[in-house]
Amino acid sequence: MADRYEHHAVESKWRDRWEADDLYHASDDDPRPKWYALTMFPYPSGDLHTGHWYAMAPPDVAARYRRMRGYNVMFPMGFDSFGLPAENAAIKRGVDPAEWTNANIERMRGQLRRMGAGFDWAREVVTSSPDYYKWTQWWFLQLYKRGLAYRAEAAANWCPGCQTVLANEQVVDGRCERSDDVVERRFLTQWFFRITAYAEELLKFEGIEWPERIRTMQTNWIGRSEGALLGFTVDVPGIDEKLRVFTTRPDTVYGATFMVVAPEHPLVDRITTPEQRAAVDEYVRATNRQTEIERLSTEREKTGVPTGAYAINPFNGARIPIWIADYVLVTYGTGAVMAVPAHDTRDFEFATRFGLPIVPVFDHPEIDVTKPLAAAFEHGTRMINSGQFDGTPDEEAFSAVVSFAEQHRIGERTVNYRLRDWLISRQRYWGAPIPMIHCERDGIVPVDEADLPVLLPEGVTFEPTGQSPLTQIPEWVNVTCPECGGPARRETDTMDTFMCSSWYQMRYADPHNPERPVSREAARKWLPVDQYTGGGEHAVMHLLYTRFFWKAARDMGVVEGDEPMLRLFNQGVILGPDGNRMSKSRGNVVAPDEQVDRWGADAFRCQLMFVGPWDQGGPYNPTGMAGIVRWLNRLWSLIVEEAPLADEPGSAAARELRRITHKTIRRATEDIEALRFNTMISRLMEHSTAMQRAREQGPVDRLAWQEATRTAVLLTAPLAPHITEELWERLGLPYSIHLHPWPEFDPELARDEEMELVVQVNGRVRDKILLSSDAGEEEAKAAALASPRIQEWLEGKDPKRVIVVPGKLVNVVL
RNA sequence: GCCGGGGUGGCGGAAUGGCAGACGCAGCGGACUUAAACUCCGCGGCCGAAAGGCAUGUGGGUUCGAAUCCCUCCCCCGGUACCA
Repeated sequence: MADRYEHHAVESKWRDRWEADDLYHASDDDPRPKWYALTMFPYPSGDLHTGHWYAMAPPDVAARYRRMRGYNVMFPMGFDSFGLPAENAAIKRGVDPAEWTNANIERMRGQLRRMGAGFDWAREVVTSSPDYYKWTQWWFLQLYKRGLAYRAEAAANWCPGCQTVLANEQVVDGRCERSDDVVERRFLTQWFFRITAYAEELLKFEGIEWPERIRTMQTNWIGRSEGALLGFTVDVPGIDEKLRVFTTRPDTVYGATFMVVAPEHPLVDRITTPEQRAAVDEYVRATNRQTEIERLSTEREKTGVPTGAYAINPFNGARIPIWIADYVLVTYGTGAVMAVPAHDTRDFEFATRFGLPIVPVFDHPEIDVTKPLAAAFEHGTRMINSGQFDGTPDEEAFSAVVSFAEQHRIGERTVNYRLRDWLISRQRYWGAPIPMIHCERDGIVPVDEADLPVLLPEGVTFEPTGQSPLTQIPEWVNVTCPECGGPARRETDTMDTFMCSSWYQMRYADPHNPERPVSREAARKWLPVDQYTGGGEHAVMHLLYTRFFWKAARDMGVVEGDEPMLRLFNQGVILGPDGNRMSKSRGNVVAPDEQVDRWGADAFRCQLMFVGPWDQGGPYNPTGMAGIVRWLNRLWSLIVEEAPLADEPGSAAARELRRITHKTIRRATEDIEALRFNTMISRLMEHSTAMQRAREQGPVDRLAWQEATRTAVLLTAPLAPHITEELWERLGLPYSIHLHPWPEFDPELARDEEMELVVQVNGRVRDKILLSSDAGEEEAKAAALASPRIQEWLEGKDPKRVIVVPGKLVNVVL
């Protein structure tokens, strides 16, 4: 029986050896240049699935490549372990969230180990461990000190299923991102982070290579609009404050024929006339009853009622009615608009429905501006119906009107953002407690840094009540005020778990530091992340929050530089063999543990990368595994079985083998640099096929064969770390292949001696001729025209033109 | 509606201005074998006997030459949406 490749024995042998040797530990003292490779850490659900492998194995390949390239590579792993599932398990099965979580982590560590990834486990972080969340709380206190954390009453997204509030980013189509329950709007006092303070800077993506898609999504989410705030006088006795509106088109102010405020707007109650009271109250109630989903439907016909009150246009003194309507959102701008039906389709729709006047304020050469159709154009040539501004050209209108407004103190130029501050309070147990104390005398008082962490109490019951389960533990809630020593209560809300993941990449640099979240030296040594990888679904959540957090940390002097992750790559979604998302109910789940048992981790890793481009994702192909297994077996036999050797370095066969070896180095290197693992594997397959052919036709030149075997094993090492380590040993080479330098290619050796020249007639291939590869343009042209097949096409005539693409083709134009 | 990605053999995909279908799966034929498995070799878009013609969602354009660049439209995936 020949020496066959037994993946079980080989993989466990080397996993044990690597662990015993701490092969993948990134030392702080290593003088080589650092490379920080990070892939998003998992939530410890208790089972590692194929999606995790798809997210982690390719980054491991890239990290291993960097290590072979001479970098001191840090590739850490941890667990994002706070969050709802643990608490739901507690409610359902009565288990302790901490125990449940820790058992899951234990199991997943074992599953991750089988991947054979070069994780630096000495740097592991677990966000629900007090050593970690102590610092999450510390960050909260720093943000509070700097005015970036504050408490406010606001319309919050309330998930009735989770019995907690959610951040805007966690509401998808009016539903809870986690539970899919329809989200309600509630006015509650909550903690916020002032992410809007960094809105402008978050729009810049300088010095980072992030996918266009993510940058666009973040840009749209932040939603910067330039415009003006204008103040309209409210023509109601006793109301002195102005009705302020944000508009991107102050130049249309003369066309404002009515005002619309959101039903929730604070002025509504005070300006409503007695005659309109009943109608307004009913409309406000109806709006509250509506779900976000109904309200967001754009197909719906516009609704609204007049308040009976009027506003005065500060530009022309026009007295115009104030309406309420739910198409105006209280959360955007000032929650009120000046309606210009001639130049805004929504206002136009509303005006048409309720018979309100439509006054165009821009002339347009092709449109009869006296007709309602005028709403179809946003701009025109010059201002009309606009008093002293009549005749002002379109391009100058905006600044003319705004300058006038600023001079007369009736308005000002401004920038408005769609981005809201980040609501971080959660009325749940399994999160980091917010380290604040409410004192009757001193108000809100931060916990002393020396008293961190504020530990989660044990023995809590978890029935959802709408209040944090922490409220049930009086001995935990009741404390003395750090300021006055009097009776006080702890804040019972916990933090959004996105807070934990906003800074975890910093902690990996210095995971055991008891004094600081990360020392200055460690931050300088390791940060920022050089290559970050993970799913694109985090575009406007984690990936935005972590940028905000980093900028705040920079301003605190904790880290240096403006961005936390220099390069970002979003992998696609790996689907089941049927092309659908893997799910138990569909029965299309591919379980990594089973694949590893059957084929080995190396084969499973390679198959995941071979099915297609990594950023595209796509269906997993289990039958295709045969091709990967054949390839690995072929590589095995090429190394393990003897080849007939001879010493004839100058032979054509030797030159040919070296040529394909060096070409493979070049192409495989290009591919792995660009994270194109599918084409990289196909290059390596071609190389092993060429080697096999060379051996069969043997004898093979000893040195050329040695170069080919070593190169094949080295280039495969990042992809299939176990089998290559074994083969490296069998080649008699010193442990470990994963610390060996990446092979260099020699352009001279890779160069073809002969080339196949394609000859086209009128752009269609008619012949192929062999030519020395250093043949010049003239030579190529002459050879092409001399070809008998081309002669036939020429029919004795001269060609009109001959185009020569050096090294590629000749095109004869007739 | 708007933004981003995509549409290529039976299947996954390759080729980003120069031989369409690399590499692999499945299939067919052959060698080895008592037989099977493994392994190896060969074939493989469509029409046609061949010459040749037709083929990269649709229709047009630019070019000596287009899967690739430009325009029109259709379909699929993801995101986002009354944002004033």
